[in-house]
Amino acid sequence: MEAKRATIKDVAEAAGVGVATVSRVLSGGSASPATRERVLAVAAQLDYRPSALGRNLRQRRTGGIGLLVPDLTDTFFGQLAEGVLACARSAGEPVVLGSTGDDPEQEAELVGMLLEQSVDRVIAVPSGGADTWGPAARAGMTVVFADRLPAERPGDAPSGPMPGSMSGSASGSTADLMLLDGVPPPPPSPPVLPTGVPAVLADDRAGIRTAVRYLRGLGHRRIAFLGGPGHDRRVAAFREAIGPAVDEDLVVFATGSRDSAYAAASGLFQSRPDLTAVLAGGNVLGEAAVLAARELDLRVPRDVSLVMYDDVPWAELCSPPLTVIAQPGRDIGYRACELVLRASGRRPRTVVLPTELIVRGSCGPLR
Amino acid sequence: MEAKRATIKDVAEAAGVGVATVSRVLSGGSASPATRERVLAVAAQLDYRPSALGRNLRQRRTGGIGLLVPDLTDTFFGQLAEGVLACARSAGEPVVLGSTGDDPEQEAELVGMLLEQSVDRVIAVPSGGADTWGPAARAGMTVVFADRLPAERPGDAPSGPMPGSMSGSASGSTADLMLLDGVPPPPPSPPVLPTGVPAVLADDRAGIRTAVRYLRGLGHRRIAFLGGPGHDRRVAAFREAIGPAVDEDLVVFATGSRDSAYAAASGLFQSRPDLTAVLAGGNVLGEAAVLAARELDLRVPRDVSLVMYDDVPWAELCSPPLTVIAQPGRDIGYRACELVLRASGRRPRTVVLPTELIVRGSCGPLR
DNA sequence: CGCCTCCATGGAAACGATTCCATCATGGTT
DNA sequence: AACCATGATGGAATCGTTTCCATGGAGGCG
Repeated sequence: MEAKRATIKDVAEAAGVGVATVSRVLSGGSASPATRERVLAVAAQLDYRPSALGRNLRQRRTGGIGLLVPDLTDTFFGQLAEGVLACARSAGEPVVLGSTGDDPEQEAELVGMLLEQSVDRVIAVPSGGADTWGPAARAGMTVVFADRLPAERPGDAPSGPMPGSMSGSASGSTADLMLLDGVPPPPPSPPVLPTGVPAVLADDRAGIRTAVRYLRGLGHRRIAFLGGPGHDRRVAAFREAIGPAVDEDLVVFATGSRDSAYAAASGLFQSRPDLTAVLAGGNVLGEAAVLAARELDLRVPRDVSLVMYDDVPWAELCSPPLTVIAQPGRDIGYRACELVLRASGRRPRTVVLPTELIVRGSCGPLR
Repeated sequence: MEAKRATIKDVAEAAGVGVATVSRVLSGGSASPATRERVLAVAAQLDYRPSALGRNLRQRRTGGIGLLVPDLTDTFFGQLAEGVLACARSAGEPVVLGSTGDDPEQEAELVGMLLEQSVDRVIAVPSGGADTWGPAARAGMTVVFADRLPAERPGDAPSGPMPGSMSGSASGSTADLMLLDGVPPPPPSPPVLPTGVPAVLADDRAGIRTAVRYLRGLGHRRIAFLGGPGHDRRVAAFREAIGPAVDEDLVVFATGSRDSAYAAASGLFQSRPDLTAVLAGGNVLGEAAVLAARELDLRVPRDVSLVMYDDVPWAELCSPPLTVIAQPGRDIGYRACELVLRASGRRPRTVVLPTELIVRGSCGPLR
C-alpha cells in the first residue's frame, strides 16, 4: 500500500538507460530525442519526483528560503508573509517559517535551525541585533531584511526602552542616526538609507512626516508617539518631524504583546491628559489606543485624534474609521523575496517602498 | 571569509576518531567518557552542526512538517499558524509553509512540493477534496486536518455552491451527513465526529447552535447565514439549528476574497431587507457584513443583529463591539501539530475543541 | 581511407550523515 | 591459563541525486 517513492534508479532501470541519462533528461541536458521521450514517459508513468534531499545534498545548495517574522497574528506580518509566499511559489522554492515573538533569543535559535536545514537564504523582520545577524552572514547566509533593520550595536534590542518606560536616549539610537544620514535637518524624501544592507523597507520617514504635518495642520501640538519593538526608525522619524522640542513624556514604548500595548496606551492617556493626538507605530498599538481611549471615555476624534501606522482591513470598521499610514505589506514581502532570490550577482541594494496617508475619520481639528 | 560549515568528517579528524564515533557521541550512543568529552569539545570549537540534509537522506525521514493554510492575512489562520509553530519549535521541527488561497489546484501543487521536499507530515486547512488528499495519503503522508475537513466527493470543492448563488442541496453534503453521524435529529453536544480522520476541529455545531438559540431568544426569526469556503460544517450546523424550515435565500456563500465577501453581504442585505439577524461564518465575512451594513445605513444592532464566527482582536474595536463565537485558533494549531508529531503509533483520533459565545454589543432584541 | 571531432551514454564519485558489522582490548569466569 | 562476554571503535555501505570522465559510435574532412 505504502508505495515508496520511485527513485531515479527505478526510472533508469525501467527505461533501460543509466541514471546519468535520466538526470540529464530531467534537468534539460542533452539527450537524443528517442531516449528523452522514453525516459519522460517512464518517469511520468512511475510518478517519479526527484528528491530535493538528494539534489540539495549533492549540490550543497539549500532547498528553500527562510522567513522569520515576529508574530503571524499581526495582520501586517501576515500580509508580508503572503507576499513572500507568492514570490517563492512562482520561483518554486519552499518557504521555512519561523515566528520569533520579537525575542532575539528565539530568533537566534531559529537562525540556527535554518542553518541546520541548509537554508541559506533568509528573509527576516529582525528582532535581534548584530550578534544574531553577524554570525548568520558569516555562516554564508544571504539575508534580506524586511520592514526593519537590525539594531546596530551588538546586544541592543531594537525596541530600545522597555515597556511603559518613557522615552530613551534623547537623540535616537546609533542606527537611527545612521539612517538619517547624519544631516540633522535633512532634505525632503526620498530618505537616504544605509547602503550595503539588503533590505526592503517602507518609507517610514515620509509617512510619519506626512502624518505629523497633517496633525499639525489640524492644530495639534501635543502629539504623542506610541511605539513597539522594531519601531526605532519610526520614532526617529517622529522626532525629526516634531522638531527639536520633543516632549519626551509623549514618546512611549510597549513590547510586542497586546497587553503591553494596552498598558502603554492607557498609561499615556492617563499621565498626559493634555495630549490631543496620538500616532500609533503599528496596528497592534493602534488597536490598543482605540481600546484605551474608549475605556477612558475619550472620544475619537473629538477628544483625541488618532493616526495608526499600518493599514489593516479592520481600520475601516472602527467608528470612526481610522486614519492610517498605509504601507504595502504584501509588496514588501514580495520584493524581499525577489531580492533574496536573485542575490547571486552583486549584493542587492536596499529598496524603499512608498507609504500613503489614508485620511478617514479618526482625526479632527483641535478644539 | 565564507567559512563553509564543518562536516562530521572534520570533527572526526580533529578529534582523532572515526566518523562513526562522532555520530554516536552526538546522537547519544555509547562511547567512553574520554572520547565523548573530546569529541564534544572539538565539535563545539568547530561550531559543528550536523546537516539535516545528510541525516534525512540517510534515514529516509523527512525534515520538518508542512503547514497549508488558505490565507495568512486572515487572523484566524495566523493564530492557527502560531500554534503550530509553537509546538513545532518545542519539538525542534522546522515548518514549511504554504498558502493555498482556498484554491484546490494550488493546494495540490503545494502538496507536490512538500512531497518533493520529503516532508511527509502535514497539517492542512484543506481546500481541495479527496482527489488531493487521497493521493497525498497514498504517498505515505501523515496528514492532520485543522479547522475543516476535506470534501468527501472527489472533485468537490468543500465550499459547495459558488459565490452569490443561493444555497445548495437541501440537506448538506455527504461529508456533513457523515459528520452528523447519520442521525437526523441528533442528540446534543458533543457531536459525533468521523473517526479515523485525524483532525482538530472547533465544535462548530455547538457554537452555531448556541448562537442561533441566542438570536432566537432575542426574538429573531429571519436569520441569515453568510458562509465562505470551508464553512460546510457551519452551514450544516446552521441548518440543523434553524430546523426544517430553512429559508434558502438566507443562506449565502462567498469565496475567500474580501471583495466577494462584501458582495455577498451587500447582496444579502439588499435582496432580503426583512432579515433581522446575520450569522457570519468567519471573520472576513463578519468584516464584510459590518461594512455592508454601514454602507446601506443599517444600524447594528438596531436594524440588524450580527454574530460573527471567530473572535479576533478587532471584534472588540467595532462599535458596537461584535458578539462572536470564539474558537481557539492557536490551540487548534498546537493540537494538530501534536497529533501529527506523535502519529507514529496507532492513528490519532479526531479532536474537537470547544467554542464559546462571547456576547458583546452587536445583537439586540427584535424591534 | 584514416583521423579527428562531436555527441549520446553509462559508470562512478561525491555530498554528509547514520548504522551495520567486524575488530580489538579488557576483564571476569571456569 | 584459556576462553568468553562486553564494550569501545573505525571502516564501509547506504540514502538519491548531480556531475565528471571515459567510452563508443557516427560522421565530416583532409
